[in-house]
Amino acid sequence: MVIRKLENFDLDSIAESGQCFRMNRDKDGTYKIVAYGKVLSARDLGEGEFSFDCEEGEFNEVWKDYFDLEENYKKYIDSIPDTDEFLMKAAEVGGGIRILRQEPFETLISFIISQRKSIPAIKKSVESLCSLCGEPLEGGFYAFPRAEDLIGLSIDELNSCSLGYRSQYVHSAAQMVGGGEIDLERIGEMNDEDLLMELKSIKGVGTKVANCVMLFAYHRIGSFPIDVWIKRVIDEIYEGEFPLERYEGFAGVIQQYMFYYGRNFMKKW
DNA sequence: GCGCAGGTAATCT
DNA sequence: AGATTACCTGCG
Repeated sequence: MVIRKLENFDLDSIAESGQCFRMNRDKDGTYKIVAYGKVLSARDLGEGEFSFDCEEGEFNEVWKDYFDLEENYKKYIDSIPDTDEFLMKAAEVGGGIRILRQEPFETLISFIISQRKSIPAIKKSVESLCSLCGEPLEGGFYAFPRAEDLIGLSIDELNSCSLGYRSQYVHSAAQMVGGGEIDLERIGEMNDEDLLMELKSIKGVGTKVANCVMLFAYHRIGSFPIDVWIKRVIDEIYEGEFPLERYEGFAGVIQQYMFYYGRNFMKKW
């Protein structure tokens, strides 16, 4: 068991930030996170303390980076001008969000699946896919499938995970990655622009999904994915013009505050 | 019963 | 280039 006192860290907001689809809250408030072929229980102990149910070694090797704990997020929050009431509020409410470092393949497939789906529906599809061909883990969980695991699946099998027209996209992406046509590790060495192009060369990956993979897997925190919620915020709060240049190099962090606040606190709009 | 959901690709102007 | 439309499926 690992206990840490952490600033700008909040399990609830991370789980609701839309970055990941395999982080779920139990009735007793414990979060179960499945990633990197491991299951982690994490818990808010209050007073800024958190417990993580794993060995010190695993924590340092996997979860510290996963949750981006080395980074101090205060500097991002402090970059917001006092005059921007909306962002000041959004960062106050969502200040515990971290930009996760998720596995590229899982992130790619998950966000391909995400298009025109609600979050519960995305989670359901992802879980079906994992139990269909992912490696079994402790506690009845399954690892996210590797490309090799997905390659063999027929379109019908993919359809059984309620993927609909996205089955072709997932199938094709699995072939590209598993067949070596696209090397997710190698493209991680590229600059932002080239990485974006590589990702968009995958069927079913457009600008939004590519930016999500950039931000949530490759940790390119300058990426700024624009989905319906961000668009809504920009239209309704910023009259269509958001000053992106002000946050050059870390706009993705700001995007998360905007998304989280827009989606969870402006629902009635 | 039906519109819509964290979009993309194809097909128009 | 920019606008429009079909697309699977489940949920509200």
